[in-house]
Amino acid sequence: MERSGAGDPARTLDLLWRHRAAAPARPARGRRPRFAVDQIVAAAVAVADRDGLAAMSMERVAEELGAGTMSLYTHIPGKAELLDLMVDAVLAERALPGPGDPAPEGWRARVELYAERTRAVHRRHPWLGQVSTVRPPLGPGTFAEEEFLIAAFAGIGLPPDRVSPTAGAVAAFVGATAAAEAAAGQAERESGQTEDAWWAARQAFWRDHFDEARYPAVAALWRAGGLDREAPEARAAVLCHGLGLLLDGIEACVRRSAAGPAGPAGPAGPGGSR
Amino acid sequence: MERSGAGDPARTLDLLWRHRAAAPARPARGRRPRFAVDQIVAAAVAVADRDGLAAMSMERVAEELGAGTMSLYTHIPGKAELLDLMVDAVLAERALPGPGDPAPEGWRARVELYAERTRAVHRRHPWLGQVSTVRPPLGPGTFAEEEFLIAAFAGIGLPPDRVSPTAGAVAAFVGATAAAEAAAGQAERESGQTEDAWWAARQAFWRDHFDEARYPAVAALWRAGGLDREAPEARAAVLCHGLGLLLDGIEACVRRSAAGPAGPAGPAGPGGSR
DNA sequence: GCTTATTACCGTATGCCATACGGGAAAATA
DNA sequence: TATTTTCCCGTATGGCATACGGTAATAAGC
Repeated sequence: MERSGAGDPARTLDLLWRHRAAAPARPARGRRPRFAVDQIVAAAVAVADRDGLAAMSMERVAEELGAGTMSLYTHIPGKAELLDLMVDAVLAERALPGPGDPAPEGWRARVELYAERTRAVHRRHPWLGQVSTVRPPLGPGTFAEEEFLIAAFAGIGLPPDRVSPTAGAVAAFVGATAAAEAAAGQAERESGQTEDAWWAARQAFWRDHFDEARYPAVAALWRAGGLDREAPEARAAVLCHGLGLLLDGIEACVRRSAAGPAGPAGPAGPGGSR
Repeated sequence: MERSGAGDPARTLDLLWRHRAAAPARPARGRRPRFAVDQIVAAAVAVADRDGLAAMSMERVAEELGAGTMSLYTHIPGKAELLDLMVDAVLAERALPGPGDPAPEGWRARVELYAERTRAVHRRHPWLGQVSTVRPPLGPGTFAEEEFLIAAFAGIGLPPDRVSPTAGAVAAFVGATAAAEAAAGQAERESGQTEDAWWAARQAFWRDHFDEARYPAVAALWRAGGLDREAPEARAAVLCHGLGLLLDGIEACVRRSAAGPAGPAGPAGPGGSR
């Protein structure tokens, strides 16, 4: 899905932080606007939640508001900017604790809070994972995440140049797995086909194409019952287990850094285990 | 981007494994086909590589082949199935070592090979990350990955029920970070704007909207020069450092499992560090 | 109350997209 | 040559983002 970049960046920033929308209490001259930016964003989110991101057209959003399509362009430069606003709005829904707010003790619990809230927001808005995270909207939702993660990893003993990559890795992992989980649920809902039914419709695969000699490890694991891929519990397991692995790795990095600040700062090199 | 699900799954599977395309050496009755499935897939990949996934329309693919748009539908059920074929084809380009092939010693080196090859394929085909991985194409490219990762993690001392989630976590992390890196490069290319230029166009953000009191950790890290987010080297660091963290976590899991097979199998619980 | 300036609303037109349908062309068989 | 089979593709339909310009509502100036 395409995102902003064409229009005036300053205009988009003002929209993201609601500069103009908050200011004029009624000093305007002309006709009164029927819609505020928040209403449009909410309508767009509602459409995307209900029918998917592909159905979120300017036409459908306007219809949701009972307005003509082109009316939206009075308030918003274009669809790309609307998407930026939607993303930042739902990211802000996580309501991550800021600097003054009460937060869990310890970085591990904080990251788990981050993962939980992010997972919930993806479940609520399954389209979120379809939007590229490069060149993200520089709004309050995005920066609440940035602040929360950086704050969680700052001052726990990580080498300073590792704080940002560590936060980035956690964000990437949690985002990807939460998006996958949410997309799977959405696929079930809008295709009316459960994961099991999807596999059942493809049982011809195992009969006609899967060669056990070519995929011995998969076949063995399948026989042992350990191959759940493409099942809801399996996706949850990837998220939970994987996050645990990542956090254990971070803990090892902290310990290594504390033991010898002069030694290697990053994760163990190759050959750590055979 | 929408994917298959409407049409006949068996037909799609036959296409993925090229059942029909390989068989008829010329026992056909009617008019000779001008195109093979591989040609169409190659043309579609070429268009997507050059102009992005959004530009990969049936019209443009047909044009690439010098054919009429509707001719494609003789060979392929629809665009969704073509996308499945494209994904599986480029995944197969990694040429991951199979059961008999020579492979690096040790699971760590194998996973690093996987990451390297996956990263390269995303760089070559930046659109790959835009395609959902739920309900993936059940073709040779997908299963080569499955086999390689499962084989890498089987028999290294992981609890059996952790093999699949571990492989899933690695695939999710590598896929997400490689996709982000590739998408960033693509964005630079097709917008003609480097990451630096993109930030420069948004310097108003720091002046008008960024409140240091609200984001103290980000401000501190930025002042310390540790905030590179949205720069090519930063994305590479997230990939490399993050993968190292994940692998260290897996190693810890293996050790824990070896020490006490009766004890907790997964990663350390909460409260491991404050 | 009337005029004018300002602002918002939105109908229409343009040029893309996927794909259903059916007519016509090419090749092998009879 | 006639028939059958297979493939090629022009046209039509309905949906998309959005440029443009007309119209309606409101406040300020008189």
